[in-house]
Amino acid sequence: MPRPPGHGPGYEVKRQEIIDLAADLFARKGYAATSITELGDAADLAKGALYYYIGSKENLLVEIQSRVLTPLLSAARRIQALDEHPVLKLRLLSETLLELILRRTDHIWVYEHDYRHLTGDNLTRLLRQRKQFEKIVRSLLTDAMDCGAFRRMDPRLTMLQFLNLHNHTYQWVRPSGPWDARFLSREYCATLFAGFRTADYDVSGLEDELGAFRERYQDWTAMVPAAHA
Amino acid sequence: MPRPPGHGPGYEVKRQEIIDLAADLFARKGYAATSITELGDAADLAKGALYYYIGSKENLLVEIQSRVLTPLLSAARRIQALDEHPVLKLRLLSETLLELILRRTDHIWVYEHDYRHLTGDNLTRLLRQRKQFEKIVRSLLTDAMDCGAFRRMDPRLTMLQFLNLHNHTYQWVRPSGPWDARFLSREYCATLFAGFRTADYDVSGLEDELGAFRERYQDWTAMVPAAHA
Amino acid sequence: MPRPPGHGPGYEVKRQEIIDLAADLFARKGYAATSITELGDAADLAKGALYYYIGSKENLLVEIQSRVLTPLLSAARRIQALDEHPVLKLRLLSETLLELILRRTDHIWVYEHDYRHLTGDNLTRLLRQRKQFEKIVRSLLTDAMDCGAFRRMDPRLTMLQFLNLHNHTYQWVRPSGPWDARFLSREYCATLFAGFRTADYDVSGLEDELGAFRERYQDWTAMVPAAHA
Amino acid sequence: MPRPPGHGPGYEVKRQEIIDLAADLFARKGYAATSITELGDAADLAKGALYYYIGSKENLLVEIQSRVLTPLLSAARRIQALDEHPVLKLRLLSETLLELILRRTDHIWVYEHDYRHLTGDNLTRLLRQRKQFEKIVRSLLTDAMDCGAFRRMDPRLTMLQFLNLHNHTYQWVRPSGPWDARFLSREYCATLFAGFRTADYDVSGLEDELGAFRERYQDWTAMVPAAHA
DNA sequence: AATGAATGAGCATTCATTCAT
DNA sequence: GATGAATGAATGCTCATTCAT
Repeated sequence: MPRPPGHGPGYEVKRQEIIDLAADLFARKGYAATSITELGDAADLAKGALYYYIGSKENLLVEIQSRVLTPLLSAARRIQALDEHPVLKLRLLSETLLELILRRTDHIWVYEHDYRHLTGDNLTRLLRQRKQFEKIVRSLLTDAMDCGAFRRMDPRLTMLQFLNLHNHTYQWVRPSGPWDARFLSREYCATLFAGFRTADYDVSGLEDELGAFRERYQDWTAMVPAAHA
Repeated sequence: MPRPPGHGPGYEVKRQEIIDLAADLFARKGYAATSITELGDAADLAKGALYYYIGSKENLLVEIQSRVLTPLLSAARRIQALDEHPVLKLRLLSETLLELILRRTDHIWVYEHDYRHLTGDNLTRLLRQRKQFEKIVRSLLTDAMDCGAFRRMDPRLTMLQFLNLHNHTYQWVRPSGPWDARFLSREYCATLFAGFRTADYDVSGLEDELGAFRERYQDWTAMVPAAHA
Repeated sequence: MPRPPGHGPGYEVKRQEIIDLAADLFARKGYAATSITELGDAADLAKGALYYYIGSKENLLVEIQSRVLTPLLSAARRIQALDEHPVLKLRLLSETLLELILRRTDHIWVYEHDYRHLTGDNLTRLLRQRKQFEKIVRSLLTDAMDCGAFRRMDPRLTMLQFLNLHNHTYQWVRPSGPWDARFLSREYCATLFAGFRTADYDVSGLEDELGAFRERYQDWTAMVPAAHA
Repeated sequence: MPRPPGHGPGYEVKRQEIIDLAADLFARKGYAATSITELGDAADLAKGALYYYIGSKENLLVEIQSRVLTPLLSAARRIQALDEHPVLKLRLLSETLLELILRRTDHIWVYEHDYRHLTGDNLTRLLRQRKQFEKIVRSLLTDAMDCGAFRRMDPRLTMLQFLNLHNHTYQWVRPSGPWDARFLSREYCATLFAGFRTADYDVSGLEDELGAFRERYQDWTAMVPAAHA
């Protein structure tokens, strides 16, 4: 979404590269402690040229947040719209979320830490989108309660447990580590769903159902890759 | 641990008050984005006087980290040393951890976000202490596996699940909110232990055992209150 | 009017000296084209120390405008309150205005040129005060019409002629030049009042009346010298 | 006076349009506070293209000053060369000057405020031309004194009064306001000439003489319209 | 004729810290 | 114990200008 009019063909490409660099720096040093000069050094670009691409420092933060929330929200909506069992949908959402966390750990780091440096409308919009995502998670969990799979629990606390377990992963995960998104999702969901389920609901078939689902919808991915990624 | 020598009786008291203010500011705005001037305003102290108490900005960060890790580590060690069932000990640790998170949410916020601004020995020491805490959690979990209560799982991943679920709580919890540490601990442990347990192990008696434990050791608390708190 | 609390005894003195320097620089180069670095050089003060005194660049502009308008408005009000003939009052106001223009030519230069760089409330307040001054001039002129000394003319245009002739003086006047405020006022008023008077009103006695007034109120000055001047 | 060689037919037209835009911007925001980027936005031209037309920012200032001084000087010379009564010539010059001020208020604003940002020869040339104009005004005034119409007064101060009254008009005048150049000139000259005249000289016939002059030289205008206007 | 991209110096302002008093 | 005053480097950002295409 380029702002100033009249940019050449390479503009957007370079712009995205700069945002990549910014995400890496912000993740490692924190948004407030990263200077535009450092970013210029990393991009090998004088400050003037840098600003030609970025507009402002906060703008970079907006873009990074957007790179997290846009695919996350659209994936959540696609999953919610599926005609599948709620618990399977939660399993799909879990894996999608972990994919994002593993693939874009630096972005998640910024997303979790530095959203408070957004101001005005940028902050308002972000908080609204976060709430929307949480609402979808909560509705999937209440669906699972309504169909008898999960116990009656406080929907908000159940959602928070789900998100606590997933979101905090960014703090220690390494993409080069031993565990991938599929594995972590299976483990996390095994834990959560064992705790959430009713005595009547048998969770042991879930992974098979997931396999069958993948069979049916080959190459299904919840997350639509962003243009630049 | 006051550094400069030769201080009067009120020195340490005022020093701790300043750290309180710093924790609040750092939690709300981030360490890097909080200026010493702001802290001076909050403390109603000129900058010269402020430095008389704090030594340096990083020093404040060290103190805040220490206020989290010192009671946490000592509590974890006291729990580990108890002659009780490993699962009960995990339940006690969970509640202790959540007590700290709820009572000192601002400190936890700084602890989770800004430890990366520590430098040199301060950082090394912090990371060492964090590892020690994680090691204790891991050993309690392997104890629970060894005694047949929990399934054989990767000890590190099990610990990370335990900590993910607990630690991320600082992001949304409000001390004035509807849930206290005891309630959250019961819920979290219900979820985790249902997922971790073997088919043979019955988790339903845990809360009663906890009650009995508290009966035996009246007024037992894992966490030794810090001098200033 | 010092803003931040807790300043030493020399603070205000130095502050006023810096505003003096700023007025000189702004007058010679223009507000927008004068950099804070230049001011720091002139004041022999590092930028940090400079800001300790000035708060912001715009603040300097506010102070300079205030140094013009505060004495001007109070002088105009004191003159308006006199129980004298309106034409004599105009003659007194003329001389007072020219005294200010001659004594503080640099301030007037900034006042005339750079008020547009004020923003928000600062601008609003300035424009309000300017209007108040103009209103006093206009009322003195209509008083002179009402008592038959001046022809019936458009009050606003008459005021604008009065102010055009006086205010533009800053553009060419030199304090070291051949003419002082008293002389210029006599000349300007001779021109204006000859043009404004009715056939019946004889303007030739005015300077004698002024002498008599000065005899009566010895050491009378319309302008109360500012504390720092 | 286009500088770079080899330009197409539309070059000069567009160049003049850009100077128009610049005059408007400089008048409203001040020369130093107006950026070339803003001008580019206003002209809907990228910066490269802009520089193709303008050469440099200072060049624009030169052109604007020239647009004021060139017609003003030539008008003053044409008036001076007329075989008419000096007071009538002053009346003609007054109206011409006010016509320029009213028609090109933005240019006058820049002319009065920002000439000091000219450097080197540009500044020298401007000051020389200003002096030339002032000399013509002064000589018309001494002519009026020599023929007995005006009292003997300091020629320079008389000229400065004449110019003060006229020039300061730019500060408040609106082309859409109630007064046109002819009216303002009549009022200003009524004021000035009543103050300047000898007891023997009757100023009341001046406007009739002006009418007769206009009758004789139909469509006479002192100001030759600039090519682009 | 016109553009998009780049530069490097400069801008106003804030920073953590020091220190004589 | 505490202050007011000072520093100098760094902050995010804008500037007039250039130039290959």
